[in-house]
Amino acid sequence: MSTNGQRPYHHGDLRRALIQAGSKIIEERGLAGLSLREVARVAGVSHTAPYRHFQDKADLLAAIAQVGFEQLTDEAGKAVQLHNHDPRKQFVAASIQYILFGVRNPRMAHLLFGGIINMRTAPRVLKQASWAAFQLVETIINNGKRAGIFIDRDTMALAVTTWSGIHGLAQLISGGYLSRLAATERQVETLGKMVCELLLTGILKPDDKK
Amino acid sequence: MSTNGQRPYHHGDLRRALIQAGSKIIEERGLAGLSLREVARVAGVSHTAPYRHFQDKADLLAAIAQVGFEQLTDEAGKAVQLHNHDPRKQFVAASIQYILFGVRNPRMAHLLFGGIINMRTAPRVLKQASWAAFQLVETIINNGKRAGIFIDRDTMALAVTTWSGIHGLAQLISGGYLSRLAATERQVETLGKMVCELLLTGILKPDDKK
DNA sequence: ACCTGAACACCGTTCAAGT
DNA sequence: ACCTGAACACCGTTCAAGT
Repeated sequence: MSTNGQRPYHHGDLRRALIQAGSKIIEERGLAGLSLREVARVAGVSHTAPYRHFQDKADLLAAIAQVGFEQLTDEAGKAVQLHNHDPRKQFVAASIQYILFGVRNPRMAHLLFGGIINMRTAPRVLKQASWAAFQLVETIINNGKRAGIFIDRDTMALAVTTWSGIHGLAQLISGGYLSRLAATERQVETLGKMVCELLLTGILKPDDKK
Repeated sequence: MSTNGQRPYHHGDLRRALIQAGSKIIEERGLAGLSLREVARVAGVSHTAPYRHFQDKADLLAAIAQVGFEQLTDEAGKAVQLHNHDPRKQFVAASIQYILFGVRNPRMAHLLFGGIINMRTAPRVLKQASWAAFQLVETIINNGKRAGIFIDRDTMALAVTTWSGIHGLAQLISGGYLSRLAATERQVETLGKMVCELLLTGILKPDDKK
């Protein structure tokens, strides 16, 4: 009798339920609408129950962000695997996925990169999740260097430059700073591809590249 | 007697005082530490006084952000004027100033670009202030095209690409995502110049640029 | 171990009232 | 016009208490 119906201590995995509830609230109502009490309400527990699983609100946000980083890296990573033979296509495809993630999940992108979380003092697992995105870029760059396509410079240098370009574009679009240029998802893709191409070739005329 | 000492209705310019108090709180304690009540406290008025000058908290934040955008554009603009003859130097100098602004004012950068403000529904003056930064990039690009240095592509395309690269780098550094690579201001400058150079020349080998 | 309810010091916002 | 004080419905967090 006590084993069917509702389980005694909730779902048995309140931690996951709280992270899920938090993600849902962020997506629907934005970060401003996310309170610890509301998360507890959605999960169906008292407003102090989350403290069993998270130190404080920042800790819950970090856990939500970790899932977000994993999703971002996962989606971009799949694009890389689709073009296993062509580093150039890997770069473009992964970049488009990165940008589309920001467009489709603007509030999550806001949480991941908007300064809400202090990365310098973040939990180890969260730092690792954010590094994974960077490592993906490094992988692509190394593929391209091995294939003799990219210039012979420090991998870190090329990775930082390309990541900055793609990341910046994603943030500007999802933040609404380029709403004139990229309103639809098709326009976003076109703009993304263009930026990718220019990152690859540069903006200087060949003559002026000494 | 009533004309000296404290003036009857505060400084006579409470609006400016509130913006100033808000900026100070953000710089010292971060956005999380900024409440409308605390701003009023710092300005020395009751907690409802701000509502005479701002519709709500978001409206005050927008006003603070406007000042921030103006400062950012101003600092980058000065760098442009210092190199009035060389678009390439203009680009690098303005970019470094943009990046340093983010490093020196991380909380303000967080407010300007972190998604706290919805740019799509922001007050007209705020949109204009953010556009001014973009227009600065366009100016530099046009200078370079007129000088025959940059490739013959749509100004908007080149401006979006370069702005994305610089903006992305600034955000990644000030957000602490590159703390390994750019800890000191000198390292930030070195990294910034490197990214600028690669944005100009691209990362593909000359042979592969078809 | 896991959860609850009362309590505390805060918020943003509204509204009637004062000069 | 410009500002105040009380009031309302919320927060995050703590703590003693319950199973």
